Amino acid sequence: MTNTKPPHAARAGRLSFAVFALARAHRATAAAMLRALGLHPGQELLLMQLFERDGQTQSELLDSVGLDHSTVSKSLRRMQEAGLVTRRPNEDDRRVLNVWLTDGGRAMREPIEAMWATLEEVSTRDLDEEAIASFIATARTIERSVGHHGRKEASRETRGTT
Amino acid sequence: MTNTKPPHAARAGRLSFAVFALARAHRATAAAMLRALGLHPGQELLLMQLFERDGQTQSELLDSVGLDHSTVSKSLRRMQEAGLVTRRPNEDDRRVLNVWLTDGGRAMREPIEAMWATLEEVSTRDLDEEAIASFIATARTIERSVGHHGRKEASRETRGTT
DNA sequence: CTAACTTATGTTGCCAGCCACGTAAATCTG
DNA sequence: CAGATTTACGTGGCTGGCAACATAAGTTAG
Repeated sequence: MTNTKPPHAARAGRLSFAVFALARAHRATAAAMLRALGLHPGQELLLMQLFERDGQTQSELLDSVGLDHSTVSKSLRRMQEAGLVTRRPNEDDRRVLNVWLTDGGRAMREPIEAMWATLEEVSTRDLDEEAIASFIATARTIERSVGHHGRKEASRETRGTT
Repeated sequence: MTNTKPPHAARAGRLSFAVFALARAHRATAAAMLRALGLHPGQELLLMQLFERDGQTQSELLDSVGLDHSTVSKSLRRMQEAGLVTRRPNEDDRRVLNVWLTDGGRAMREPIEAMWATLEEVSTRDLDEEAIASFIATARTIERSVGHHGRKEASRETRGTT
């Protein structure tokens, strides 16, 4: 039941604490669902990016997913070993690796989408449409506020401009 | 913000995707702030619990924090090696370990509280009080919905349609 | 009092994630 | 064209985190 109670120091950080607690609970549920599919958390995001557009480079993938390149690199290696994807060096630019889905990877599309649907249904079980929209909007605002906080990067977003 | 764009499969899971993205951004910012204090993510939560009440057992701590016991065990060992806490077996029940703050651990109180204040200020920079309260309330609702979903503990209600 | 749980912790193994360092290849400069 | 810089990845090292196995110490059942 995870009796997570905010400590005194967190009372001045109610929102941050709520974000932590929510993230942990949500992540745990997603992880449990993914395990039933034989996937590890994060892998489904990479696969979904490839469902969207197959053959992306690792750089494009990590830009979409927002993770460190080393994380993506290692994760893709394991996914390759698991027979979900293959990686082939690009012919024009021999630094880049294009990532392609295998049949096994493509076969995960339905299960993953079903899993997301279930996760969303569970998450929004006690919310109405207005609460959902409001929550998402606020979440994006926080994400932006926090992201613009003087960080080393601000690198990859310069090309997005939302 | 990182250029994270929701893939097709996530459009049916807008809220879940928003939770992921927010968690990642928020966590990254917190991690950067903690690094400046020489702490690793999660350690500050354990310390705050001890600020609240020193000498708690590991079981009490992991119940408060909601993590796996092995995670807490390893984390506390590292914190002990870092001179933040000490652990002594309880005399009444020799299975349990009571965790006590060292002077070094107590000295982290001010920096940690200042860090939380800064994190909260950055996070809520573009929100008014009403938006904050609404967001936190919804976050707790989602957490509860997701937590009650068939997990190992509690919840024998099994999926009712889900 | 012995045997069968239950509880509190430790340990190992595996994956996610980040940082720091290293390397090959493409591009920019003088 | 040669050297500096940037880009795209890989690897090693460390921590957080969970699952699974192991163990010692209380607690309960017969």
